[in-house]
Amino acid sequence: MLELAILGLLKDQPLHGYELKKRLGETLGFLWGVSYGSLYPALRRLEQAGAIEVVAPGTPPGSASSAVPATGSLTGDLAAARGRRLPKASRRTRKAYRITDLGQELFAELLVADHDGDDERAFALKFAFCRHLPGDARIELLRRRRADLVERLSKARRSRGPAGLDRYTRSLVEHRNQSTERDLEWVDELIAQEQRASAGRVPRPAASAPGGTERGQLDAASQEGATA
Amino acid sequence: MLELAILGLLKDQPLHGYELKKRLGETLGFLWGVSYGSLYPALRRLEQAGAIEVVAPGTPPGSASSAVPATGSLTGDLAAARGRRLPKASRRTRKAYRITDLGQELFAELLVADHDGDDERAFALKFAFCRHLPGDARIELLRRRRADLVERLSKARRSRGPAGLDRYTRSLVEHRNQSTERDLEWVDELIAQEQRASAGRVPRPAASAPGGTERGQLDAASQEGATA
DNA sequence: GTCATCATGTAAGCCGTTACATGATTGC
DNA sequence: GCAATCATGTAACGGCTTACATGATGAC
Repeated sequence: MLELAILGLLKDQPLHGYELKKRLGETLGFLWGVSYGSLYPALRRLEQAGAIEVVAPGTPPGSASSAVPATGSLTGDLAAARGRRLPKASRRTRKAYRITDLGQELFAELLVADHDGDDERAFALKFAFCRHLPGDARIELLRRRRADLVERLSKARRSRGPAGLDRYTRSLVEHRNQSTERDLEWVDELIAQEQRASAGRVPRPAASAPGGTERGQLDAASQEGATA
Repeated sequence: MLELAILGLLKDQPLHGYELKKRLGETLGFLWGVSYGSLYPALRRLEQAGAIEVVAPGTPPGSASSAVPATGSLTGDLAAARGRRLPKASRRTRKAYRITDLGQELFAELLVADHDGDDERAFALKFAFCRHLPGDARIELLRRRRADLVERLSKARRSRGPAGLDRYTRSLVEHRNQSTERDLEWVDELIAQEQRASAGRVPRPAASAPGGTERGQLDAASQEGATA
């Protein structure tokens, strides 16, 4: 998931680690606080995988993809990247990373991957980047989220009535269920928007009613996309 | 945090690991799914720390009414058989744990501890057990939660206006802020309730003085009210 | 006697953290 | 030259998960 966030930010512009951390804390901060101890290793992994590459400090913006070979040898890469400018032969200068074509692919994969664990954050993160997704994938993402919410609600409803819980726990459960219902309404609204947008683009008359929220009943949607 | 959950459940009645896991998944399931790989080590730690102890299969000293509840429906038979027969004293027989006095203390500490990380879950868990807390500590817990929520809101408000974010992220942020506001309302309502309750009560200390009953008492009751 | 379920545990590993160590740049 | 900040990294550790291994019990 950290990978996804990094790639998503690098998609807009090259950044070095320090800056990346700041943005993760600011722009995406409501989702996430990352520490260097996980950020830098992640960058390293991504670089080694060829998903990102170091952009040399002096490189003119026009210079095309993948000049840096990324051998994995830190000093070697660095020396190459530093090229001509270099203040002093050290590895403590900033290294800006740029996403590669391969990284773009990886990003796209991660964005639609199943990511079962940790619903909440995973969804939020994907949704925050879903402008990079084609319309139907966006709807699919939302529908999966919807299914999760419906599932959660019905499980909560099923599992036990107000009896058997003290009033604090009961209040907690109720509040949580209300929250989930609101999330559901929100998601339904988003789905409706996406469908309108997609209907506007494609002159095919959509079969589904644009009404969206049926309010109250969780009848699990008329349209089930592929579960996988 | 797992410790807290375990102690909280054991406070009501002795349970063995397997059953404990089921309850963590059911009663507290909306907060938490634990796996054996973390549950058993945790039990071990707690035992070693003296916070819990094994209820001997054949000898419940001090009566300790109704020990292990059935997983199936055959507790009586099982218990009898176990008492009579004791197959091998193997380590694969079920071991029920009971909370000790020291465990009670630990529980109380954990319940008010700061637990900075992971707001959401920590609060929910504490709140779910807060019937064990004296009224003022309950209010204090709620107030801390309130402060966190207010802080989160103001940070969100401060950090950046709708500009600079694409519409998906913007929608996410807005939705999240609304959620937080609702949480805040809920907490405020709870605080008000607690204050009314505390005002209604005579400022007499709670009845659970440690003097009389030694270890082994389950503080029972615990389930108030019924259908809301 | 064997199968499903109950029950306890261990091992490996992932994903992230904190704390630490170090170097480079900038402003005064 | 010196401090504050920028910037990169490593080491140790923590908590939790999955997958695995094992044993006990009751039903049929």
